[in-house]
Amino acid sequence: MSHPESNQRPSGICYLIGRLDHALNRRMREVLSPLGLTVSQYTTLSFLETQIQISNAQLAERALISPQSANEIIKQMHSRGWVEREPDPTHGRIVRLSLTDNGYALLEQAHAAVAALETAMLRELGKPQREAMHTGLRQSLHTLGAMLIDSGLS
Amino acid sequence: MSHPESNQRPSGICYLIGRLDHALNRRMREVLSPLGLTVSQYTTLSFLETQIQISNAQLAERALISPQSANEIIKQMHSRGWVEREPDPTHGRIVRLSLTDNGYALLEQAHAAVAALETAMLRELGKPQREAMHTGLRQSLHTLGAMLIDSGLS
DNA sequence: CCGATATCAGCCGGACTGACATTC
DNA sequence: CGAATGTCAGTCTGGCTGATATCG
Repeated sequence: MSHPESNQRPSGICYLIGRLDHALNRRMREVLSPLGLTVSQYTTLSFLETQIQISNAQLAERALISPQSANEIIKQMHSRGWVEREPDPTHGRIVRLSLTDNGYALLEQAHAAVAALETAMLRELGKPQREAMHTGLRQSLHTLGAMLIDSGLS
Repeated sequence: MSHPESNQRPSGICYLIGRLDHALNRRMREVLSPLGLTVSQYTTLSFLETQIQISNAQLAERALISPQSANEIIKQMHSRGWVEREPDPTHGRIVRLSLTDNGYALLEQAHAAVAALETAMLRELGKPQREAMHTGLRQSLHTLGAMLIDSGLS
């Protein structure tokens, strides 16, 4: 065993990400539920904020979920008046998604709540450390996304 | 808006962790399922590897899940012969958990598979960046764990 | 009686696959 | 026809709460 760590044992980053996400999800549920939001709804709203006029199929593909799952979440949020669904003018089947004014307002509140949680979570870390973490997370997500496509997402 | 970021918007770390965990879970399912392991089983086995002779109640508390959920996973893995359940000699109710030889062997294989995945995921990052990320994740998890206790885990 | 433990039972959110109609 | 899209239906995993029995 000349280098057992690189050959046998994970250094623990995968494990840590899973555990941190688990703990973080609990806290996010706590701060989002007073707003009537679930974590997956918040995630989807955040997605719609940046990807404007997206279709359900595109949403599903980019969020790495099935179209049916995406549709389920969109249905909920449409019935609550947070998401607007407009038929594409050039294609009768496609439905373009966007946030309503209520949706934007709610998302602003949610961002504030999550920002407070994030500040508390990162309280012990200095600015360079936060930036290093941010970079590492983004890069890992990017690499993993490319791997998923390689392995036949179709 | 003198400092909109710190007051309104999350910097995106919470969001990134959620998205990365989602993508990572998919890949872990892919590499663990050939071994007959689910992600939650792998997580629990990893836990039992370090916390020796733990009880189900202790496992649940430290893994931040309910005793019933922990018991469910342990039942599965006991029936597969990966986990041993021995009554505590000094207390008739408590059941001490440990890995069987088969459990250890399986976990070694799983560690190897996850280590390969981790290496691929971190391929673009230099060693100092990986270490910074590791440190940041551990520190965040620690801070968040303390917050959960504060907010009344009881 | 009470606190901690284990465990049976039922539940639910959020993902999945399959089937199908519609549009171009 | 065939590819892409949306959507109804059924299902499963993995967590949850409630209720109950047992031990000390």
